[in-house]
Amino acid sequence: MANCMVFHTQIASIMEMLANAAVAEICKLVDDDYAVFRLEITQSQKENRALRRKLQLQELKVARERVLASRPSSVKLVNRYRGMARGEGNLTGGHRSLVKPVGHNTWRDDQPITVDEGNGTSTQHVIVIESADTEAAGPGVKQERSEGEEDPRHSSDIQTGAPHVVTKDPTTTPAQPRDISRTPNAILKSETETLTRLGRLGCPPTPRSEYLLYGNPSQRTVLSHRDSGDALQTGNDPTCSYATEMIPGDVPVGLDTQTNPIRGDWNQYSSSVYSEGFLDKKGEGLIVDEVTVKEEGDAPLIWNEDETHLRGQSQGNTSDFLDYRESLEPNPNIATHSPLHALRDREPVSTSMAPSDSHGRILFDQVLNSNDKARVQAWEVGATSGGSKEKRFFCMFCNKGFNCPQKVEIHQRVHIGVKPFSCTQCHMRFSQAWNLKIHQRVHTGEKPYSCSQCHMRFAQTCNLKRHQRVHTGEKPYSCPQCEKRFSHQHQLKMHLKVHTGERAQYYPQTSSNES
DNA sequence: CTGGGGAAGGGGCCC
DNA sequence: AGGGCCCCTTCCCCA
Repeated sequence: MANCMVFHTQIASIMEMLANAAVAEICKLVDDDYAVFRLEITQSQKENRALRRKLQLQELKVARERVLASRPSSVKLVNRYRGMARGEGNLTGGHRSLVKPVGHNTWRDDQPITVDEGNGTSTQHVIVIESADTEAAGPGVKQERSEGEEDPRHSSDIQTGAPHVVTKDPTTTPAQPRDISRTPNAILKSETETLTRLGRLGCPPTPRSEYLLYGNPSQRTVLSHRDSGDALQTGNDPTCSYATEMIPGDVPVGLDTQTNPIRGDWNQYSSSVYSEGFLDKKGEGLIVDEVTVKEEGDAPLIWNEDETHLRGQSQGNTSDFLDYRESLEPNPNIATHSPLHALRDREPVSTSMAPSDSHGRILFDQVLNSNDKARVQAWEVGATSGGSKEKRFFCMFCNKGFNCPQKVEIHQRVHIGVKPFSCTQCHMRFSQAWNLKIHQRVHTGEKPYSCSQCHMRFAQTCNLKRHQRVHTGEKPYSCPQCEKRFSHQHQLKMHLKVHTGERAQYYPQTSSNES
């Protein structure tokens, strides 16, 4: 009997153990399944989130495209219009203005227009922004300001995507914290870093130069001189327009400067100097001799010639400015300067648009007259040696050499965008008098160059020369891939696309093909 | 695609 | 020294 009891007890314990084991097994299975289930749920949720995000992006994209479609197709960055026109600015008005000649409806519909007839009675100023950032900001990027309203920080704020508070009255605008003297290196390093990103400046910052390049270079549309010019000339009106005053290279570089409301346009003017145009020159740096940069209320800053030579070779501590990557963030409070900037500080002169070519001339004179002619002299290298053809004078912007300072002056119009010579018939403007003279043949019909073998006449000698290949059969442009020859360089360029299968590739072809 | 003209930009040379 | 002119390059447009 006792044995039976023990047996039962053992059986019971065994059963209990088995039951426990079974429960444990079941729990384990449930746990495992639950874990798998949870994992699946989590993954599904993640996928849902990703899809939702994707959907939102798509919607955003569609919305943006709608906005773009509803807007004029080529809203231009305001920088684009900071060419000559900025010179018309009323210095005391503190506004920038673009000039549209009366009776010349040559602006495209989408062009930002500000009418300033040169009498200082500008009525409105249009700022049009185009950038990925601003587009992302949604519609309403076109902003108009009436006279006196323009906040000089406006463009920079917009460009940087930073929230902008419109200050109605520039005179009541709180003073900007611009203690330059405390952070010149930071400024410069920002600038240099940006330039370096652009791949056009292979040298570290100069300690005291103060122009600032900001914005996202990747968003910039780099146009060649020709590009911009053409773009501006393909407006509704095929005739000439003030659009040609735009600085060729002055495109979306994002250069901008801190503007004192009192000074208005000059900063924009100076910004144009440091535009893609000059930066694009073979990676050459710029040379700036000593320029006193005077900020109102601030201690004067000096551009020291010894410290501001920027050349193609790295001259300084690269890591030094790389440390300031963070400072690349656009800082609207940073005052920026350029030689021109400095000049305007020294000699603020009204540059209201005059019916003649005066405004460009005035501007340019402002740039080069005061001390700049002397400055050009200052760049003279080896002044006492060498013949007259030796290039002893160098462009302050691209370091290109010339044999006399006047050539430097003329050349620098390329960078500055000054076109002092205007056509009386169509208001086209030119940087060189001869170009104007050639242009005016369009109006006069003068074609002084006639072909000796046919009746054709030409306004430009080079066109005659090119035409004469028709008679001579000369085809100086040969395809390197198929021996085909062309009389027109453009023909070769187009032909090369046949080989590459590309439609838009550009193959620069120089006259080296000419034999 | 090819051929060709119109026109502007800009550097160099000469007087 | 400065202006006028030449020349080259480039882009655009059209047939």
